[in-house]
Amino acid sequence: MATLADVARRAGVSPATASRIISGSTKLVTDELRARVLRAVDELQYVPNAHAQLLARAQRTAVGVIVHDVSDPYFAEITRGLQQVATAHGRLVIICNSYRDPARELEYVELLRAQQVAAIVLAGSGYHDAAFTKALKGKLAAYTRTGGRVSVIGRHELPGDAVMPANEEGGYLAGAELFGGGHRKVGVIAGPRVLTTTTDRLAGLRRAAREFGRTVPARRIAYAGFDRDGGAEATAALLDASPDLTAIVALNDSMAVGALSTLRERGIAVPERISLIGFDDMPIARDVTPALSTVRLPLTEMGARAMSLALDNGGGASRTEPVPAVLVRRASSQPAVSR
Amino acid sequence: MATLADVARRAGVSPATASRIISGSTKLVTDELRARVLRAVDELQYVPNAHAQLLARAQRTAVGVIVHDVSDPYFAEITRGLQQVATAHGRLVIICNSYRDPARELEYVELLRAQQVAAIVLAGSGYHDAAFTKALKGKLAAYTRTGGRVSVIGRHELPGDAVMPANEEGGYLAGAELFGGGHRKVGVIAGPRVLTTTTDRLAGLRRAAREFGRTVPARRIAYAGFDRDGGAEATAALLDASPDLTAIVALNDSMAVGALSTLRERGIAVPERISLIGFDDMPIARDVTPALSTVRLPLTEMGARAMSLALDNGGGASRTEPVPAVLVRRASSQPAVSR
DNA sequence: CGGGTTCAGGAAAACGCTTTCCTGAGGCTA
DNA sequence: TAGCCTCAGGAAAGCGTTTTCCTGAACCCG
Repeated sequence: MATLADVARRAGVSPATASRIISGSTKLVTDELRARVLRAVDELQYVPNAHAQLLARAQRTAVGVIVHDVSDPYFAEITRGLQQVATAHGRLVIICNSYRDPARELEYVELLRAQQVAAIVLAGSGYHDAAFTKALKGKLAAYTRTGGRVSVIGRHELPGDAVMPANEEGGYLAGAELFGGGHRKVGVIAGPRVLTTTTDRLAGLRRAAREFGRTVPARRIAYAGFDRDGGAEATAALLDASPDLTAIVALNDSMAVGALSTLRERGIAVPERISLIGFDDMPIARDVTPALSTVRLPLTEMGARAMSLALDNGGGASRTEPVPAVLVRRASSQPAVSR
Repeated sequence: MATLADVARRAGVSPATASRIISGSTKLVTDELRARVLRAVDELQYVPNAHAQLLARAQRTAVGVIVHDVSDPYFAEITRGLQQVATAHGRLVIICNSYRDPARELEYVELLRAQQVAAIVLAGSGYHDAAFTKALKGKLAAYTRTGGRVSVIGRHELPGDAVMPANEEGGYLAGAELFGGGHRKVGVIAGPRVLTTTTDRLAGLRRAAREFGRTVPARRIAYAGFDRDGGAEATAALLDASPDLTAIVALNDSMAVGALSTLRERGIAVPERISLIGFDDMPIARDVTPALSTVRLPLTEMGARAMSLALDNGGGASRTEPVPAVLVRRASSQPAVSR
């Protein structure tokens, strides 16, 4: 690997001069020398060692992102937003997949800190796990104390800047749509209960139920993995336990897609026999049949805003940006038919 | 930010000893000192500076991945495979999105080289662009010359290890299914023609046509973006130009999903009036209605194999691992009805 | 009890770069 | 022409680790 010293030697200048030319310092250098150095760079195919640079100029440039799983469309959309603003600011982003494992999440914070990232954005849901939350808080605090910036998406328990999707309100919207449309027996297919996203959305749903004089009994809630297969599985369980359901709320669109497949398999017409409402409005939602009614969250924008928060240090005050949820009516839901 | 020296001072030992304890060298150290150092680490919340470590031990550990766009399910699946084996080997992976911009791809190779990555995996399609290919080859060569490893997915033009999806063969399979099923007027919605993936798949399709005494005239090929919206748009164009089509091949599933939406919009029954076959078999394929017939490529496995190739240096010989394509018949295609 | 082994621990060089500080040449003013 | 400035370029000190090499103490054996 060619080093700066090699380039300097070849160009017949000092490393100092070579460095100045290559990384564009403000210091003036003759065109003559500049040309010689540039030629040497080209001939040696020299690329500066980023780690050495980082060490020398104590200036952090990369940013870290911790998500549950980039290949999940929900995070893919958020990540796109994150990337957009990061590259617009000339920042490299390091993406870490925790695969919903709190321990791994902790490890990644450490790793990103070691990488000297300028900021860490936590894009995954929080966990109901006091010990973990405390550990995470500790690590994050140690990081911010040394000038690191932190922003989170939808985790109320952490200090620092936050983008807060209206999960509770979104759950309420879905519930109001269904209960308000005359549905009485509404099932829920939910992600893991340790996730705050799950419980927040569920809470909104319950509020809606209350408002319409209904309830969401535990037997009509099926918990499973927050993905397509989890949705399929949970729907099957729900249907077996309560065959008289007239509507189902899926706590995210991936699960809703799984639900759709189970319903289709069992020959249950959607929305005629059962209405279905999802959550997130990921791109697939409009392409399944029937097109999925869902609670829309502007995922890409959420990512973009989280990164913006992370990049410009807002002067110390910890900011929270609420992100509204809106109900999108498509073909998979309808008011209850009176029977 | 606490440094090793801080830890050493606090523990009352030399930096050398602290280093040995913290990064687990083979050298023996008394339990007494070990305890003191570990305590200091804990109290100071010390995390070693990864860049300094990298500089000191000339050992590369991270690997770089360049894809078109992680949020595209095709790449999301591949990336998942890449990640799996990378983390299994204890490697950090740096993901770079080129957004199908060759210039950016070149930049990223440079950046990854600067990051001293142990290997670079190019997961995106190649481009028909001699100047670019030459520049890329040059940069990659400079990288391998210094011990870097390179592996690519489906780019025949580059040296080094490669995972080769059977794009041509896949195109052939789709074509054979349709032409062999009696379809005569088959349209194609294709990605950008500068992508080798597009031309390879198209070539296979043409071979199938030839074999069945048919052709794929230029007017029945619509080029557009390699995503859902591109598919919708291309389908509209195709339908306008050749209303008598009985089948459409989409050169990837995203485009197929877009095609489905245009067809639905126009009230054209699939597969009764028009058969549709996609390519890739991404997860959505089975969840759209009608479920998408497609040419399956084992995306996750392709990613895993590309990373395996990149990580174990195969002793110099450049290896190529072919990946077969298989046709998956679902509800969106059927033989031509004789009219 | 002397000389040779072990072995725990430290001093210091090295990794590849940036940047401060210094030098010496040239140009300017008086 | 002396004295001062300006300015291009180089020397060298870091940046935070790891690791080689060295030191000196403790131990063993004959």
